[in-house]
Amino acid sequence: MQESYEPAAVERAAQQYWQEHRVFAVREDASRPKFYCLSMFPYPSGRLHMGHVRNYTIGDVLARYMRMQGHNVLQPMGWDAFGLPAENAAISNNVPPAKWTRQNIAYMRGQMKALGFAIDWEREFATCDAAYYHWNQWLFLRMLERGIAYRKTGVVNWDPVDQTVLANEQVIDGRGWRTGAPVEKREIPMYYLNITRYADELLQALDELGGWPERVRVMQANWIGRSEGCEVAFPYAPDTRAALGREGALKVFTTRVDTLFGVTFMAVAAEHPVALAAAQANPQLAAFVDECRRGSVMEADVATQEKKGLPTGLHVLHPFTGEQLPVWVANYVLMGYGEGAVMGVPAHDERDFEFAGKNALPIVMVVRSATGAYQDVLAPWIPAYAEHGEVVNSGQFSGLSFQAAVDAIAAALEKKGLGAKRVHYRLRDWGISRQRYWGCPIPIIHCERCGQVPVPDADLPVVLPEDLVPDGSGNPLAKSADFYECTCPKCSGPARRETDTMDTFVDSSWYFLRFACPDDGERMVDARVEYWLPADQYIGGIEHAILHLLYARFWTKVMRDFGQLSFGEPFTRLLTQGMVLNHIYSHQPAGGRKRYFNPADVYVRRDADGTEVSEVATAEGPVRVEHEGLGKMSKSEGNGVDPEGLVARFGADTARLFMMFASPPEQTLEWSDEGVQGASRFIRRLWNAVYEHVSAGAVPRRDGTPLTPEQSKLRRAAHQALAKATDDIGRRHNFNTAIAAIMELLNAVARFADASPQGRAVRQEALEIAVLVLAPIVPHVCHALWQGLGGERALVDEPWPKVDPQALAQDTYQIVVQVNGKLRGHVSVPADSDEAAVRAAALADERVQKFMDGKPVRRVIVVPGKLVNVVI
RNA sequence: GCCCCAAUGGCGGAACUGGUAGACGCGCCGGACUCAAAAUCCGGUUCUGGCAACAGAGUGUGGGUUCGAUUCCCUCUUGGGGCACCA
Repeated sequence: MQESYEPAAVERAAQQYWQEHRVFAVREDASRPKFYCLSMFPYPSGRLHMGHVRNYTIGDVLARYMRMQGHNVLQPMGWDAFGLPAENAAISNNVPPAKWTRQNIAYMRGQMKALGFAIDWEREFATCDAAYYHWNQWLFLRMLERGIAYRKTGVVNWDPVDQTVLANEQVIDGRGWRTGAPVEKREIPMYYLNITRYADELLQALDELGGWPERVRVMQANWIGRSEGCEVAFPYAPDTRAALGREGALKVFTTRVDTLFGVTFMAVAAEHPVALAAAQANPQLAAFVDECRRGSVMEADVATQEKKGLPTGLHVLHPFTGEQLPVWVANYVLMGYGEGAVMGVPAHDERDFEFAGKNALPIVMVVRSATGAYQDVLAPWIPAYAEHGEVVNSGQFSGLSFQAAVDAIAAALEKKGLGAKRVHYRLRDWGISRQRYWGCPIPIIHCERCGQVPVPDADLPVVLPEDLVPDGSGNPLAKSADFYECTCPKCSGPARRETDTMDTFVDSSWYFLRFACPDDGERMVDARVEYWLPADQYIGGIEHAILHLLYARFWTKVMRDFGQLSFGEPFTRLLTQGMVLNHIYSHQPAGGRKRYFNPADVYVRRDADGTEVSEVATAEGPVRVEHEGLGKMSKSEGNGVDPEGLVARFGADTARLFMMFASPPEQTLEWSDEGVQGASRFIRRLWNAVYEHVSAGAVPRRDGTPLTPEQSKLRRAAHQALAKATDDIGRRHNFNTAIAAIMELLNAVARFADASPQGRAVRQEALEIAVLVLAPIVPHVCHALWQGLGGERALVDEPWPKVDPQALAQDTYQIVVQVNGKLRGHVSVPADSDEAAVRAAALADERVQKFMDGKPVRRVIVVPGKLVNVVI
């Protein structure tokens, strides 16, 4: 063994050993329990950042730990390779997205290999491989056959200058990021997946996901947003009938049908047919509808904009009283949500209250709640107005409780044919069409004679040409005749291929299945999937808590219902990694495009008047930058930290140890490399301890003679550390405290000076435990240290060590003594003391006596094995 | 705006099930080694008062439950994530 620790050499040797022996290549094996350890695959943005290092190290620690626990472990890796950044790179560098993406993959693969992850690289693939996305297309066609996939119009952000659809990310303050032009909403035909058909199951099955964090299940449940309520139809009044030229009714969904008699107005979305009809005869309204069309489609924008409305002048009829209710157009009503119309009950809904106040609409109280006193005049809004209570002023329904009123009104509506109870979900169907080039083509051909025609299975995959370069003005596929010109599979006439591609969430909705059978050219999935899946552990960022995880669950259920899988939930246990945050700095020249700068390049200068100014040096001189706060490390905000520098200076083990020691995995982590020296120092200290120990000659085995007190103490420390670390890694996934336990153990070894044969045997045992426990976290250095300690096998083949209960045994323990809840001392009691003995020992303590100050004891609380609290 | 999460020394964090607040590490201070520095090793390090023993205060804010609250409940503040076309 080398005297001094040289990370580069140690890491090269260990990685070489793993590769030569194909240590991490796995196959199905019925003789061992399997463990599928899956980390979210990365988008190949160019470089790894510390968020990746954290994610994949967590996965690697668990994978290596489970391997030591005797499992057949699969840890695969691939690339979420389609997406917008490749197009942006293409625009700025004039490189085809395919080339840029594949270069990034090659680079990042190298970075990952340098970090020494126990990955079966033989299963690697990228979602931009035709052999993979072939099956996106194939399953899409199956969905189309069964009505899970369908076509309808949807609203998108439209940049009128570039004549292109913008992603939400490309809309900044309501304007296109490149052109600065105000964004408009535009309706276009798109393909949708009917995820709402699965809403109830996606919600119900959350209860079975006991291995998922509670917060993720809560977020998903809220997202699905099941609500029980009532559909109500308000028949058109004569003026509306005349304007629309037909009979009909305005339909709304409400969870508060008990307040139906408090309706004083109706509000519809700007795109609603009633609004459009009214606008034809009313220029002011037409202008307002037009104004609503501006701005982005993002919910956050819509929800925070000022609530505005205008009357249509048209009316509908109250289903019971027949009263004429005015119909307003409101910018807070969304066409894509529910029926695109809501009933306005200002007395019992805060938003309606605000709207009525602003527009001088009447307010009618119809509920007397327990805490909100019934008053005729409502001054400012109080939350009690929205509470349930006795229904009043509601004709035949007056006097009923909330539930009775809901039941009675719903029954009466149903009798009239003007409504019924209904379950409504907040969840909307999944629009998968993207008017973009770098994605999986949607396998559809549009024929003037035959309409929408699926590409025959035999012609799959529809291959995406890889040589196009987008220029920011729309989808290059739509300009490439080579791509879109085709013949109709039905009539053989000339036809046009669909040029929209699929949402990249489609790619990531089933990649984890394909890792089980990446080489199957005939089928999407095969029997190997049933061996490996569901994944036993999934690890990824909390930012995916809703969309990705919900889509993956949905996709799995669809495949199950198509008979391809036997299970309906893809991930048994989920660990949501907290994000690694870093400061975000940007600069936006007047009228220009915003640029982001890496915090490492930002320095702070003091202005003439002493205020701090953040600046970045550029070729054009210093540029003043704005601090936008903290955010997750990402390419788009330029705040990623590449681990490469760290690995070059300290080695991969130090980088891994530092990340794992910094905080528990689920916690958000603000980036700082302070402390990285400490991680490096610890590894070196461990190396030196092992070197010193083994260079003193052969180590005898522990003989049968009793240990000295010091020897027992070190043995106890070793097995205590082992017990703690095993629990921390295996159950709690708190690697920081496992590392701390081993640090304490190493401190104990350093203090242990016994050079007798028995002492050396005890030290050997302690060092072996330290090396084995650290092996999943810092595998390279442990690989070398294990050899140094005389390991007969390679470390990767060693089992996890076992705690010796005898080593832990103690004959006395310490009890904390409090007086009135304040710590006043400790007493040592024999391990077999009963409660009375502990109590007596505590009361006899002189410090306790002092603080009791002769006062009578009112109560004594004894917590066995821990504490005595004397209350006076 | 809505949903979810977080806040503990100078810093990262520990305290797992309501029971010793600050484990472990960083940084800093002092010492040893050295011509000197780095590295390494040893000791100290929540704040206030005190030479000390010790006492008091203290886990974002304000309140509550409890013998006892970093932990449970309510309120507010700040930061972060998500909001359906960033991934």
